[in-house]
Amino acid sequence: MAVTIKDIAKVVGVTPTTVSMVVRGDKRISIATTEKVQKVIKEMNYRPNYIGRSLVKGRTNVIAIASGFFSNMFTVEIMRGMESKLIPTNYRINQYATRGIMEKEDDMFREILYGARPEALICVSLKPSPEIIAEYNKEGLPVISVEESAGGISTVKTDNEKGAFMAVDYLVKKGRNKIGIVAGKSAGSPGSANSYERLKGYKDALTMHGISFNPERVVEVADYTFEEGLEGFNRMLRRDALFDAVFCAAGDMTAAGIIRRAEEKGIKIPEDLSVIGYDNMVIASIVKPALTTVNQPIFEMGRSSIDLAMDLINKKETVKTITFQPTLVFRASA
Amino acid sequence: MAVTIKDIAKVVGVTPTTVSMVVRGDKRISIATTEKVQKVIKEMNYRPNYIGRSLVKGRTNVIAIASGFFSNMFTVEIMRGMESKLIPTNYRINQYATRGIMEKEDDMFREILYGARPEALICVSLKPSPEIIAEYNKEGLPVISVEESAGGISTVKTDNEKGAFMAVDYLVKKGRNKIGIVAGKSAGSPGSANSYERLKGYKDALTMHGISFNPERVVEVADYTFEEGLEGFNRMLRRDALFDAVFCAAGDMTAAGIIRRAEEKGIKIPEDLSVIGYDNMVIASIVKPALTTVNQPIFEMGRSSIDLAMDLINKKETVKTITFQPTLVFRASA
DNA sequence: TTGTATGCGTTATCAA
DNA sequence: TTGATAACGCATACAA
Repeated sequence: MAVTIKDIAKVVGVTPTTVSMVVRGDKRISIATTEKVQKVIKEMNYRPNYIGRSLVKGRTNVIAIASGFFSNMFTVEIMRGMESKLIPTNYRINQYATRGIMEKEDDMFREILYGARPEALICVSLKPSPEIIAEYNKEGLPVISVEESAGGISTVKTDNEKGAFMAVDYLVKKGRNKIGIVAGKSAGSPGSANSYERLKGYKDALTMHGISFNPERVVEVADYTFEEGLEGFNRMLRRDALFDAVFCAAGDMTAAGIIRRAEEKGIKIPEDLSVIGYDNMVIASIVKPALTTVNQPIFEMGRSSIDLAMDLINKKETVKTITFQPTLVFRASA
Repeated sequence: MAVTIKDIAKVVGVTPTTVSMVVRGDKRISIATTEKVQKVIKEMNYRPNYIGRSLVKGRTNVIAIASGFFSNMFTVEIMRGMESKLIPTNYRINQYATRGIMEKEDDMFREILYGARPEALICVSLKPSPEIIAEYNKEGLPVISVEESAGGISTVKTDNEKGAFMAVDYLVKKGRNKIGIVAGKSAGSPGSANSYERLKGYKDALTMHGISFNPERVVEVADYTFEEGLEGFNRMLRRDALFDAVFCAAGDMTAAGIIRRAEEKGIKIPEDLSVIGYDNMVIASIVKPALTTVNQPIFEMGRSSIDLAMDLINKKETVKTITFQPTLVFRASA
């Protein structure tokens, strides 16, 4: 078994209390005993057991991160941002993947809340139910949503409406007027705030330019993958409407799929078809032609969400929304 | 505060012990009380606190995963495999990123061992020091290394020598004899088993075909990124040696960088230069020309490492090495 | 079938 | 400056 505070106490000839105080750097213990205790701690390679500590303190020093998957590039980048902010703190992160299984989501959130007892919950591209939010509030645990919004919780996001608007506005100014959109599932309803907002920005830009919205030009997609881009473009070809541009609100990976399939069909980009992606990931500069895309400061969003979580934990903030600004990155595809 | 077994006990009018037994499904409790207790548990939304449970059981139901970064595609894919295996268990994963800071690595492993107390440690592309291995052994905690090997611990890997050999052998058979290699840092020494083994496979293939090894044809790279591919190719151009092929043992992303820079320099692939990558990631089929590459069953390796961890935890296995077989995936770049 | 007593490793309060 | 005691939430050996 591992060395405990008791073992140290026995060896030094003091009580566990004294050792505990030394461990925590309490100044009331004399320098002499402090040194003796520290020596034995080093010799016996003692480290405090977080479990015991958490139990009595009622704090776990853990922030829970929930997401559908932790394997997509967006989430990975968010995580990187989070981790970079975590270094100087003594907080750690626990990941929970819902894997898109909505039915079990509430259950998972309860397991986290009552079982794991983190000090805050950050949801990435995920929207906790009102019941869950109520329960977290009741327990005094702050909830933050990244790239989604729900009533009563804090949010870190980039202005999706604006990002979409900028992209479509740019396309129109380039002379395009048969602009399609590849949007996340259920973009039609406000179920997914994210997708809904981008679709709204798309519509607004069309409206502003006097172009009527045509549902035939909307293609929905679930997982933001390359394959969905290939397949999504096929679906567009089968539609009655024509296209001279695609705004792929479902990320650069899917946009890459669109470019690939278009090219296979002999369609020239950007001559015959303009394509704009979303997120400005590495892939955007790798594809040929390089992808014009809407940049989100994803890494910064991750960092910011940890800052906000810490402030909420320390009651320095109450429910708050942080909105980042998107920018358009001009490359060759539009 | 959250509901505890005491609260339930008080409401039902039994002792905490009885509630505890009901929670764990102990058959000794009468059906009548069991039902009464379960009813209140549901009403009050009680869930067992893992902290309390862990403390008394001495088990945390946590497997610790350590890696330099969790943001590269290889690790992400490993994690996906792990998660897929974790679902039916009641085990969870905790991530620990060293961020390549070697000096603090041992310290981190000790924090994990004594502080967090997982039931097993899985290192991804990371090699714990002999001291750490000794300490984990002493505490009876199994250690598994994925894609690396070290004395006295279990390993899950794909045969790197063979993978490299296959790639280079294929290039030679295609008529290439000025074959460069882009290898992970310190491939020259057995410090990183992974890189060393691939370099060895490369050399062996050359030797077998009577081609002498030329150190001028080795380019080292640290982070397996696209940018390193761009820059690595520049370095190759400055070398005295000529190249008619590149085996990029540093992954497909770096290979994509090589292809891009070569193309920018007007070099035709595969006519002027054959390129083979490693890992068979999504990017390999996205780049143009599509990348011929060495496939590793990364997802499977992740799954396998969890299986092995569970077996080691349950003492169904002792130190063991699982080796997967690489395959060559033929596309357009070689 | 249920309850009592004890302990897991640590911290906190109070007393000495 | 140090120690005794109780507590955190739960599980378990043993007693009733």
